[in-house]
Amino acid sequence: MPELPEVETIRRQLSPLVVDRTIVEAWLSPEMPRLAAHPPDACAFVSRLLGRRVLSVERRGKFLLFPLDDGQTWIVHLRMTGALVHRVDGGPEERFLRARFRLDDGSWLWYRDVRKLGRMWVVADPEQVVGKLGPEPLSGCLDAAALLRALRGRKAPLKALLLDQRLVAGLGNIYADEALHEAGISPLRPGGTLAPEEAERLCLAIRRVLSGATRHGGTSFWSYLDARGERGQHQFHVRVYRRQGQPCLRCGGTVVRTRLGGRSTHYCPSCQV
DNA sequence: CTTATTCCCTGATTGC
DNA sequence: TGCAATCAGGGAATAA
Repeated sequence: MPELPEVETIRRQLSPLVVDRTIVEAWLSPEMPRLAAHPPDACAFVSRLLGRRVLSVERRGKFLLFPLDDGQTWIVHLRMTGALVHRVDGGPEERFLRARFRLDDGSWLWYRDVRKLGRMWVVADPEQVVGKLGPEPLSGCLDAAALLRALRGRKAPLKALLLDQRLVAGLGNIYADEALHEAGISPLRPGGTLAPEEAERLCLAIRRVLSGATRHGGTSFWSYLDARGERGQHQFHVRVYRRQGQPCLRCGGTVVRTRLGGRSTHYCPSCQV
């Protein structure tokens, strides 16, 4: 579902389409009262957006940020099934449409979300939403020394820690498994047992996996669609995720699937130590 | 502080 | 064929 590569793909596609555009119409579905996280009232939320011009499209972890011309920032998190699709025409309302925004060139941003878990904010200071996120893996901010420091003394399984956005921003279930496989480290390892050399390998693996997936436009095993409404291609390039029972692509061992903190976890017990 | 668990959500899939 | 249980997982909230 949308993790860093998916959100980055959407950001790149939306940028030329919405920068310098003004939001002239906004509608939030009453079927999804929790979409507006702040301000929580849909009318107040809409009125903060109307008439505002979008200055740029940014990303922090899995959050999309739209700085506005009055100093506020519109922030979107797609969570599990959210999709933000740019359309030239309005078109008829459809079943899972949860919000719709019209721009001053007549085009639209459609927000679809089957499971209604996504959230949006309009805030004066984006730090109140994204302030606790860890380093950005693709901006050179993620370094092994800092990761090692953050992991010191931690007993939770490494996989669970990688999903904590305060440690590293942007990893979700798919890419946490992929990065640990790429690094040759077991997802079950207590975080604090990582050696400096392993932390270095893990940082490198995280960057490689996330940038590779971004080049493929993200992963569409299920519902993920990019800003053009199209599927990504990285599901054809994953190396462990959902490959349980199949041979490991590095050592030939058998990939195993287990359950870790309620999340499915895939790894190769013979080369991930 | 840390770690583990539950809940939010609903369509698709699986099991009997 | 039908219906119930399970699965998918990002992140907030809660419990211990």
